[in-house]
Amino acid sequence: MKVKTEIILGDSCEELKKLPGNSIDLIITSPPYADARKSTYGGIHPDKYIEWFLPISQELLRILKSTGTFILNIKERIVGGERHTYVIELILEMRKQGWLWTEEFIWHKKNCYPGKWPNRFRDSWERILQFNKDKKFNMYQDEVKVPMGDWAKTRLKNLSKTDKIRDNSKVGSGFGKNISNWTNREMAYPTNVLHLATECNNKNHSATFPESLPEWFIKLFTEPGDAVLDPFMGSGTTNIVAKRLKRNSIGIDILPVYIDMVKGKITPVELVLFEKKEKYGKVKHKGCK
Amino acid sequence: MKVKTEIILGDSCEELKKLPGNSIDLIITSPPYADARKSTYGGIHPDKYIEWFLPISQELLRILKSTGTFILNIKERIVGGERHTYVIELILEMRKQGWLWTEEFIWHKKNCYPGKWPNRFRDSWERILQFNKDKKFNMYQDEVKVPMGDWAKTRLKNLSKTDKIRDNSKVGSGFGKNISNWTNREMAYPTNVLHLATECNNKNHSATFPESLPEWFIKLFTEPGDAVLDPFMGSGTTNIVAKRLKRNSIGIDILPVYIDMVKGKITPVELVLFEKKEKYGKVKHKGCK
DNA sequence: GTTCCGCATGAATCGATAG
DNA sequence: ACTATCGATTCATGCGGAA
Repeated sequence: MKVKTEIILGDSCEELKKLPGNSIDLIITSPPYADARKSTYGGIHPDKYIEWFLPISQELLRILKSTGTFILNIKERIVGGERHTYVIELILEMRKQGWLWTEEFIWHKKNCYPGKWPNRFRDSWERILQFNKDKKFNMYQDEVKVPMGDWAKTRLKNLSKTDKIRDNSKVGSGFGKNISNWTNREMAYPTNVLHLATECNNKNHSATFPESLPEWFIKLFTEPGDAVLDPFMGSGTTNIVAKRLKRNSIGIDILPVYIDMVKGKITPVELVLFEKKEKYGKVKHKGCK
Repeated sequence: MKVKTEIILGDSCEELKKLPGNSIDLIITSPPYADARKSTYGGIHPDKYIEWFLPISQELLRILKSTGTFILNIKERIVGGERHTYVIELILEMRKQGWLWTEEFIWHKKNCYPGKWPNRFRDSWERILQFNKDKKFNMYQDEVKVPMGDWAKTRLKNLSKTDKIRDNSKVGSGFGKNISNWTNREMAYPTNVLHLATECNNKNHSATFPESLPEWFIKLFTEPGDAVLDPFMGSGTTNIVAKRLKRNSIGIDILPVYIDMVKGKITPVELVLFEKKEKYGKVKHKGCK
């Protein structure tokens, strides 16, 4: 199967308008968080976040197939000692646009950021919001079945690793091994809580989520040959995984340095240097007309 | 220390008005879920939930000390294939009342209900919302420290040596910093994700949460002798734990059968019989005037 | 070839200080 | 009074080099 991966440089707000309607099976993204990643994305003020995001979600609604799914990874910041309300307000506003708020998954980050404060503990979870256009959407639950027991704690990561091995062996020597180990065990459906560590260091890229995260949702909501979109591509984790899993994909990012990296023109190490230099630091988010 | 446990029969909406202002250190409750627990609570329609709850939260705001905390265990139902929005709307409305939405903990229910649906997985988490009256509130973090992760077992011994050395060399210019931080390195502060199994043992009543849940928050937000309130007592888990931990407590419930049980007049087994018979089934929630 | 150890670092937050 | 910057605090993970 021939798979197409399209990488687009530009502001999602503008670029999405050029994409045809009802053409995407899965949108999965982790947009710049409010006021976060200042050095690479400029940051959007929490109070302006909804107003910034709604034009984009409007376009996403148009582009998504009626059987498709929109997965949004997001978490609200602390502002003035409180959790800010822009995320939950965003849910309400997106429903007014016509989105169905089907589910909220929890991503439990096992290795969360350290720190100690007098009034709160470390934050070790993020929201993964599932939106749909229609009550009827594609879902391939059997593709993410896991061995019984503590499924996600260690299994999910192992699963993805074995899948990689299996892929490699197909391409390479052709030894299909370890499969019997898995099929013999009793398999169960997972829950709506995902336990994944963040791939923090030495990977030399600023991926917002580990590969296993988009992998899980791509398997769950698409089939090979389907179309996956990440409107805030970053270092391209979603697209890399989509390609490996034989899904077509589109990635959009406003920063040329990410485009270069995903296209292989620069290495992850060089990317880090760019980021450290803040060469592309102050991107202005103008908002769509 | 003499501890007082007060059990009140009545509608929280009315009974809360009789309690003095600024008198409670911790409110922790799991209110009747929308449309759930029909047999014992009548159920509140999701669309009416906010309107039903706001008069109560208004009274809770009055009763709570400025240093106190309100812990609300809640999860939205699925209505029409979607997560209903009454919980997130409730957060917004409570903030208008003057509550601060300090934090959202996740209760990960390890052994959640079984089941399978074509469009969603099992729900294995609930929201635990933390509200406060003031940015400054009492929090006793050391009371809920937990053992460090498994990685520490294999690494901590030698690691602690070098860490101490490194710490000393850093501080070498200054004077003796608190080495005590590093001496008991076996315990760490928890995060905002709680992993608790729902209690299946013995529990022949419709307890909404396991004892470990109120225990954790009572330890975290109160000291012995403080006052704890559960305005939807049910079988009295909060009050039982409070008593064991030497906290004064008040429990309110509208169903006589719960009062009887908590006061020891009937056994949990008899309670189940009552519940099954739906003898007190159709409680009307009139709302406060 | 394993196992073990040292180390850097991550979508963070608070409180104090400075302009 | 309000915003901007900075230091202090802290823990799980994976990599690379060593035993």
